[in-house]
Amino acid sequence: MSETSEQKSATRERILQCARRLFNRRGFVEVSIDEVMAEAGLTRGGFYYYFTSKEDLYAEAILQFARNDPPEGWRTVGGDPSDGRDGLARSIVNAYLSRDHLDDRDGSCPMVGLPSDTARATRSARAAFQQVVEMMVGAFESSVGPSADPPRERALALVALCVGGMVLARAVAANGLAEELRGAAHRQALRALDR
Amino acid sequence: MSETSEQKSATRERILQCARRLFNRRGFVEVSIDEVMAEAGLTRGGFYYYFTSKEDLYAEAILQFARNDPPEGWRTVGGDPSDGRDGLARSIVNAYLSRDHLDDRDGSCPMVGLPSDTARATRSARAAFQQVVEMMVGAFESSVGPSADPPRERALALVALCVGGMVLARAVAANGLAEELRGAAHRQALRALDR
DNA sequence: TGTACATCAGTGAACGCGCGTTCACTGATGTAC
DNA sequence: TGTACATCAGTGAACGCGCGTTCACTGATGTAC
Repeated sequence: MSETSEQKSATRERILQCARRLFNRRGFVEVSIDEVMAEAGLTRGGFYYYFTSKEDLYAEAILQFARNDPPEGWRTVGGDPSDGRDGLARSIVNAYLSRDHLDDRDGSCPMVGLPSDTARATRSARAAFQQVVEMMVGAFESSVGPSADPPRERALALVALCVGGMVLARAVAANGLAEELRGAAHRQALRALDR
Repeated sequence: MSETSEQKSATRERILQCARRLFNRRGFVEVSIDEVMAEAGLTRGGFYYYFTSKEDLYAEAILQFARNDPPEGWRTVGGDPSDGRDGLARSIVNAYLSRDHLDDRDGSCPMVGLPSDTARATRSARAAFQQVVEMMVGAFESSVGPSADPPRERALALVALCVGGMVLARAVAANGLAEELRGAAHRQALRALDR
């Protein structure tokens, strides 16, 4: 890659980073292309040099999360089973259902910040979202201990519990209930790993 | 209540009904007041006779769900324990995680259709959303069987699992994965009731 | 019973505003000979 | 090494459009006497 095309792709990544932050905080529709480009230190017109449409930007922003920012442990699928795999599942749960993740509106996982936006988005945005789901499912699937239920089914339900707990905690008015939801989902997810 | 004020509140309910359907399907921002009023057979200007702002409409629309349309069993809190309470929890899970509920974009529970919209909405919208959360939690809390964990904690985690499963299933691109998520959440929620 | 007035339940035009996208243009860098 | 041209990475004005909200107005109904 030449120096300039390196710089170009760095600019693209920067735009995606800004877009992700803004989408997470305010949702797809409420963020304008102007804002995203200004945040990245550019002007409106240049946007279409990098993306074909706002919807394209949205799908790419979710893909960027899967590519660059998946939480610790999501990638170690199929790793050495002897290195404490069950501990891996626990540490994923601990990080995902942490107070920090609940409060980090800008940087959080798109499954927590943008689920209903994505349900109404283009197919390619939903495909990007699906990659994120599959990553987290895969990480659990390969790290849950033995059980009567199939690992895949347990992994899917764990992801649903983690995401559901966080999404509800974000949407509720009272901080007390939000913490209750997060805490209950957290403890019950850990218990589910013990079974 | 006089005949006319009865009619007035019927009109209000009709507007809320239409608003709920449209918000569920397309989200808060993408639905215009024009559309809501037209759907209710009225014109734009009359809106402010019933509501003070679009945000007010949103909060009231969620409240209407709690008031008029809570699923079967959500209200029977503190009912007679002898009439099959555990069966009540199971039937709530069965209905909530049904294929019908997944497909019913217009009429579904706001927790499934509007969670990230609500996380970004006004405090009163989040308070309305919270009422819906508390209703479902209350229904589970009073109907789960005995267990080592506190009923409230189990109820909170069950709601997170139910909502999370549905929200993810709605956002994902592949129908196969959507059904897998719904099915896994469904079966694991039922298993959690057995413990 | 009749009449004058007030309120109710809207109507529809107009306001200011910001959006996604297009497009002609531009200075800096890269390439050919 | 120098020069002409092409491409790259944007810029910023302009387009058409739809939105939330306000407001002066209106016909139908209700109330007072």
